[in-house]
Amino acid sequence: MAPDPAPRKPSDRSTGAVTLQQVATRAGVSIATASRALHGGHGRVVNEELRSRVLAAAAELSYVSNAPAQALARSRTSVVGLLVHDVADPYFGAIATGVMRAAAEFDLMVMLAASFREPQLELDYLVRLRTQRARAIVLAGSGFTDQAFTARLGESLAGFAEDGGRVVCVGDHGVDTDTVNLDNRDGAEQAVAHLWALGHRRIGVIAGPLGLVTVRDRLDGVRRALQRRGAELPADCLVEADFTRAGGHAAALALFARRPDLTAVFALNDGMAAGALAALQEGLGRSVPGEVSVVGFDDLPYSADLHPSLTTVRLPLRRAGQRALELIVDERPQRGARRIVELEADLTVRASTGPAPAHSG
Amino acid sequence: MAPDPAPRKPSDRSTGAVTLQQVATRAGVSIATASRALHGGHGRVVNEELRSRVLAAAAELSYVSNAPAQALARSRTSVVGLLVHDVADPYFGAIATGVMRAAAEFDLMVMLAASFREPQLELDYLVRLRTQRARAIVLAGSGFTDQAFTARLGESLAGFAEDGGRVVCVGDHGVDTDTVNLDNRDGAEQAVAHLWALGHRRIGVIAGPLGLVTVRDRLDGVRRALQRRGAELPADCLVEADFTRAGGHAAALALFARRPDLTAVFALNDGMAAGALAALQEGLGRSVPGEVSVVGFDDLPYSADLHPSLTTVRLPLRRAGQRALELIVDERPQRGARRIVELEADLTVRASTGPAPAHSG
DNA sequence: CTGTTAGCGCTTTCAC
DNA sequence: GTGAAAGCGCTAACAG
Repeated sequence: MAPDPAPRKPSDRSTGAVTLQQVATRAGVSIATASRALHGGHGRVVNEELRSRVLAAAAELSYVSNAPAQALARSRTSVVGLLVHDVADPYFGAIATGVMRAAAEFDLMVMLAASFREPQLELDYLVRLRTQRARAIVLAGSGFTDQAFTARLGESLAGFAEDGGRVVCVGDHGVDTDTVNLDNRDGAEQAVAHLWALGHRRIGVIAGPLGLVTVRDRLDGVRRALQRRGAELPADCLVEADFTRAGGHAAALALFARRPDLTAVFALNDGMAAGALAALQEGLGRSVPGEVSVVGFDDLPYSADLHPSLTTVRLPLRRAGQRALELIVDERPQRGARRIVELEADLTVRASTGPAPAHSG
Repeated sequence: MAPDPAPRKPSDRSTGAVTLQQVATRAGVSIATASRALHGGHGRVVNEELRSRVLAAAAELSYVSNAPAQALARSRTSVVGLLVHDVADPYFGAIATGVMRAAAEFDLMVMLAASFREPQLELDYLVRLRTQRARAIVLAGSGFTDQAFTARLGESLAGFAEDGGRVVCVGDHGVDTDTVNLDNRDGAEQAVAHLWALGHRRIGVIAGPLGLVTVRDRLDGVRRALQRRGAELPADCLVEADFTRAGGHAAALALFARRPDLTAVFALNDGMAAGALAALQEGLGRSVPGEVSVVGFDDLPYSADLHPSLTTVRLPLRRAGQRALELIVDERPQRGARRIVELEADLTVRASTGPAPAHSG
């Protein structure tokens, strides 16, 4: 008899991984039936007998389906991209947790992209995510206020959407997509209102990079709260700094060098607040909250452990991540325009704020 | 003339995204040439003229390559999986940062999997990552000491490796793969040595879940350090707790209820140390380090801001993540057995430790 | 150096 | 219900 050419070598350029065809053969059915049995094709029902034979064969062979192949055939993946500034930042950690939880629930895989606060890198990752044919992208972290950047971001996102991808922003990114909004403005207002109620009239603000939408919004909240009370924010009471502990430390020093008479400091995130706390107490020898009150923003996990424990504005970050994913999965076609979920900020009062010193009138 | 059937509709079940074929047509070359021009195929060089025509066409059409299709054709993806316990945990945040940095450098995408400390979920994610045909997996976070689990983990990993995937562990997972080792044992020894040198003889230990390899190793270090000094760890000086702030808080209370005479506490991670600090100072009214010294483990970003600032053992987590990815990329075939990179722990002395109280002799 | 073509593994019409 | 077959978009032999 004629020798079989290459009897059962699956193919030359393959991984050697078990293939659906192998499962089908073993179960004695066609590959189509195997596919339907395993992934419940489109309303198609498979005879129970065949179905279990396929399942058995798959188990015996330890079949693991090939997502890239499925993606190609279906022209749709089960991957969503999560774009953050910095993975180590607890702010994103919280959002990511929410996203991961929901993703697991919906059987989605999450591809992580970290821009390290580089706008260009953010754009780069967007095309990479597009290359991966991510089904959706969650844009977390703050947007940049830069016009040119926002325009390019919008274009990139539009292209992504054209290919059928969904986009959800967590926080305002200046782009016209579904969004889970965190009320930064209101949170900041609450913080200032709290200080004001305690009698503070000379309040210093340590802002993060003014190029971030988040910072802009929080600052807006501060100004609005002040205006409502017939006050304003003097230029020398505002200092811009890195959104980090070190930034907050340096900023507090700079602030009090100019305005030693301040009775309160509002740092626009907890990291900076931690730095300010250290600068104030160790560097400047001011007691907190005796001489100076300090408020932060975000309520990170460790903020209650700072010394003194930090009064801060809590943002429902985990929930934001979760809702973002729900917006993705909820396939409601774009009847009507963008969907916006509003999430509230909440002031958490702890030990770092107290009445303004008596002589501060 | 005969009417063209479906003149330029790309196809019925496609995304509508621009295709390499379209680019090729527009550039007036074959699809093969387009592919080579764009992705520099295998040493093959393309005539400069054609090459630039292809590039131009791709740009004009805003061509974005299709990773799933490439993956199928090459039977290899550019995705690596990162498996952690908890994304929000700064411990993993640090590792993830290292991984992301290196991934960007090597043009790899990272797929994130969070087990939320559920062994079963960890196993599940492993097959999902396999389904995605991840080129490699970084197993971060602690392994479990559970034998049965470790065995199943090993099998799953073996299957993954059989299909050509690489596996790198960060920390000991009890499996036989390339590993970036963090010297938990030695770090714990350093911590105990430090306390001992300060005169502490009655040291309490707050351990995390004993089912974690990391905890086991750190505890080993404690015992070894003690033995070397002719001492041991009495059963009532050890308490197991959740690897969290709350866990540490409760554990400290329990510990001092049994052994009010302790002069030092070693919490096996910083989160628990933070809880212990609060329990000791606020709950029990003990001064730190005046009456009791406290040491933590991991040196998380905020540990210096605790009150008092925490003496702790620093682990080069970011570097660990980075090295893990380097092991993946470094294609050195498995000549020789598993590769192991050792990373050292370093004691960072801050304000939470001091001499043992005089009457404690 | 360039073009042709046979797959990669799977889904999904379309007949039966 | 089930199977045959036509792709999904791209890469990699293999010829020229």
